[in-house]
Amino acid sequence: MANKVYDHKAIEKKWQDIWESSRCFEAKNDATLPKYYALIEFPYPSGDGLHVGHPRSNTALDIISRKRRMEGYNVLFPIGYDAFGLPTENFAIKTKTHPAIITKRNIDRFRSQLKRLGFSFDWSREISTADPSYYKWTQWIFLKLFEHGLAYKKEMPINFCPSCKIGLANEEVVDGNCERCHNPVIRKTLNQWMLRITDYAQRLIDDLDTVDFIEKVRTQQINWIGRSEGAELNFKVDGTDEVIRVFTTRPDTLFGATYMVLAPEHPLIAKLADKITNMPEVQEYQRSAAKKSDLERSALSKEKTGVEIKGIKAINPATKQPIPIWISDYVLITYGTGAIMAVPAHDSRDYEFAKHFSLPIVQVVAGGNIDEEAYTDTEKGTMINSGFINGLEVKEAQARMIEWLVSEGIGERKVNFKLRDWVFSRQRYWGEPIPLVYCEKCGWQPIPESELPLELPEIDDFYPADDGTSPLSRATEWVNTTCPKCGGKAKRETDTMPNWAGSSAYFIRYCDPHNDKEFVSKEVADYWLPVDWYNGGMEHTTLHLLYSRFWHKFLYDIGIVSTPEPYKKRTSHGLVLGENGEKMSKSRGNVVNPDTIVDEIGADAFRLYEMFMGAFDQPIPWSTTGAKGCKRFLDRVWRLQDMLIDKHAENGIRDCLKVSIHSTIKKVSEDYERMKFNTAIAAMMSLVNDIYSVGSVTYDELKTLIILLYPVAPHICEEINENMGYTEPLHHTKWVEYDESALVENTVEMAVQVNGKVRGKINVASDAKQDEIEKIALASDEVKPFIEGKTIRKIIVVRNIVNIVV
RNA sequence: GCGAAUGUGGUGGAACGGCAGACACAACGGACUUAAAAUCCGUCGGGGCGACCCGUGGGGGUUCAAAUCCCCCCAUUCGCACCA
Repeated sequence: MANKVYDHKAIEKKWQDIWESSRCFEAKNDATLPKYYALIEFPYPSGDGLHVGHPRSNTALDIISRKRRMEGYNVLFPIGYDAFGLPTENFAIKTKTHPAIITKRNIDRFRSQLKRLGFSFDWSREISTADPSYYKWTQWIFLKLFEHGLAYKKEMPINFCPSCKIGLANEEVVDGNCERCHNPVIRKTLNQWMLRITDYAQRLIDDLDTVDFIEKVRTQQINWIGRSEGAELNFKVDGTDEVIRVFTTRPDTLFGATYMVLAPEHPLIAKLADKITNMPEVQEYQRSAAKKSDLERSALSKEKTGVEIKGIKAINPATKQPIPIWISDYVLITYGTGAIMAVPAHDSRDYEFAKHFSLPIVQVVAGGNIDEEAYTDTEKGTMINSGFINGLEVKEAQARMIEWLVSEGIGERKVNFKLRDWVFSRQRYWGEPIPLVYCEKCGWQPIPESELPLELPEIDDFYPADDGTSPLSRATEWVNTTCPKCGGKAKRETDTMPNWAGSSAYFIRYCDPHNDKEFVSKEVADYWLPVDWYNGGMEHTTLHLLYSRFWHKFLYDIGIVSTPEPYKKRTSHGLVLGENGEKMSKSRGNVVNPDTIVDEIGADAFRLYEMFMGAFDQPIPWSTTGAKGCKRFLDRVWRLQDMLIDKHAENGIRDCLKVSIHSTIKKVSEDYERMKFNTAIAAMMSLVNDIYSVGSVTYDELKTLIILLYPVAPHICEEINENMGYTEPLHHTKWVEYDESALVENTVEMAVQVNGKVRGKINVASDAKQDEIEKIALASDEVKPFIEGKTIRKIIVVRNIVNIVV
């Protein structure tokens, strides 16, 4: 007899030990086996330890991994740590402890927490991005990018706190103020390393058609890259040789361009300083704009601000009329050319600006009500007030205008992307050193590959230098080196790489994590890649996903990998919220620690609840009592052992459970694949309820149930399997198939509707013909009162509904 | 401001355009127990004694049939780089 309640602590420990010692979840680099590569986003080992959000993604792909093994695949389900990063560095500064020590401590904690949850990771391939044997290859990829001209230096602004003398991440800027000292943050310009991701913009859009990403992820990638077609053209600055170059998606509206706007950082302002009559005013505006963060400039300014640049005018190439030039921070230096032609009649932001500063508004497309708002429709409208394109429709006018611009040498067709190049420098200690050296004679030089990894130097003080440069600049011995090219005196780059670097190709390194000769062997990469299924959070669907696709494409171009896309399939999970429905956070005091839950109800029940709590892709509030309900279900499964019928007396699947079991196999098999874990579990609960109603269970019936349940709750299922006397563990057992013919019942219940309202039920043979069904429905006692004395106009028989229209 | 999503019982949620509320949680009633826990059985959207009627954020529409499709509105959440 089994105990009423199973001892989750003993059982889970037992099976975790067996899995670890038998190394049964280690993937084999054997190309003769069918492979499956399941990937979760590796965690950032924060000081707070694992939270209940992590297991949601992990359990989902653990279910898939375990099911795939039972289906005969050689499965790679790896784990590692994205270990470089800001929080660790800040903690290091605060506690005067080396970030490497903190990182090791955090990783150890994460590892033990993950192991307690019984995920079937291949622990032999564990990696950490902060490990020199790993970041050697991050640096190697950077050198390849540099070698291929995809890394370059550019003046870029950073958030800088003048009081703390430290560069800040956007995250550390709160309402324009420094998160620590609350003083205003300014924008300081530094010469930084950039990666040319924009070279890949078109391919990053096009190749989305070749992969299976959930729709919202795909949409977000496309919107982020932001392709737009239009024209780039020059406006002459009157009385000078200078031109203002602009990009527009609406070349058709050129006749309506009544003024121009430059971004505050536009270089032309300095160039024409001697012509500008109100320079102090302009400079004052530039200074105030520099104080604003990107976020402020974009979000907060309902009210448009700006200053007219007096003393210079631009010439509208279509009307030949002089138009004023303004400076305003609603124009961004980072997008397009950093200057726009303003067409207030047909762009809402220009309209708002023109109204605010009483600038002329000239309508050039008929339609809308220009007195009220800009008319922005690009689908319909006829050109007016537009010289040679008058009377044309918008689309036609665009084509015609571009033709004209080209023939006059004023401009040309142009595709523009919102996507910007990737700022790759950080003025921080806890990141990969950038493996370049600056020589006065030879310029920037890569260090030889043989010197990789370029390890972080040991320093005591991780605080950035007073001028905002990286703490590495204080490691004088490390910084001063010789030029790899000429052998003369040279200095190392002291900026480090961003957090994103280590996570941009980690899934490739998992294929061959111990290779110290190359990043990955071609053979092994060809076997494992692409990743078959990648699940992660929505918060990474723009940056990380795009960066890693970019790196992968680059590695494809230089022949390291053989697939243009890294991930065949990408899905996303919803956030686990606190019990109060708010985002879990320390400050809200609603954080749930998985350790206490596992202690109380065990890993199996915890995993089960994480999957049962709601739709996988939706954010769901945590409920500890709900989790306990899942433990109750597992206890119920456990007690089925008491109902077992002697194997020799009766076995097989009995008729009383045949339909129930086969439909559950079908439902569970399909729902796991569609990530509908909550309904898969509900189906198993129903099956258990059915077995309880029957009152007994055969070996084959129970075996089927525990095979279905095993991917979610592996420990208890292995234990029951062993108790039943099976010597082969479930992870070596074949997945169950359902029998289509067993799903069909002899009779089906159909609802009979009269004018769409259910009035009765009938039972008919499942192979009954339509006219037979109609006859039975019309004769039904429940239905009769509703059709008597009425004319039957139509009878519709669909699936399990009969609708009588009277 | 832009973009995306969501809105169903006390709660989490089910529902290829086809019987709204599966499966759970909570609550309540009962059995078992000296008692409690556990377990088992039952009730559980609202109204009506009842036949029935009303119900998926609100208002229209399409359809034999709408939580589901279309239009308008409201609310909430998330993301954001005013994207020219």
